[in-house]
Amino acid sequence: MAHWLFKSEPDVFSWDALVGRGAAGEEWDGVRNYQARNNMRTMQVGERGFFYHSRTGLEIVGVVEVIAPAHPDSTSADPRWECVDLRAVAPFARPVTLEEIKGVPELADMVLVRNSRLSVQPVGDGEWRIICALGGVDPAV
DNA sequence: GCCAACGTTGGC
DNA sequence: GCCAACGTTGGC
Repeated sequence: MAHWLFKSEPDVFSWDALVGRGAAGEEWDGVRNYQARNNMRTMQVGERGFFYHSRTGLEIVGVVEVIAPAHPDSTSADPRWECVDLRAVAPFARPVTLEEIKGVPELADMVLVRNSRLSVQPVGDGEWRIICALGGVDPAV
């Protein structure tokens, strides 16, 4: 199973807001970038990802699950934009900051570090395990 | 709030 | 099909 990372500005849509949606989860709408959309098209229901707070957070705060495959984005009249649905699975015991990630040599090639503008991105298996360990969650959560 | 990096758009 | 102009993202 592939792993992913989803970015959101906490002022716009935060981890707590997703937790508040419970098992119903929330549509990951608003993505208007082909690479990010293509990543969502690749996702399988049940796959896990990190939830990252951009701009005013700069840290990974929890693990999410894909609960619906890519479908048209209800916030766009343009049919080319699609999105998946997510639910919150588990919060990190301790948030893992971008600064911390940049300090780990094994994480230097993360898309998060290399291409800071891509809002939905793949995470390698090794990267997943290292960050789960830093965050204090089971990588199989 | 600034601005560098990046993606998209549209005139030619 | 090139590339200048423009818009957006997100770290700082």
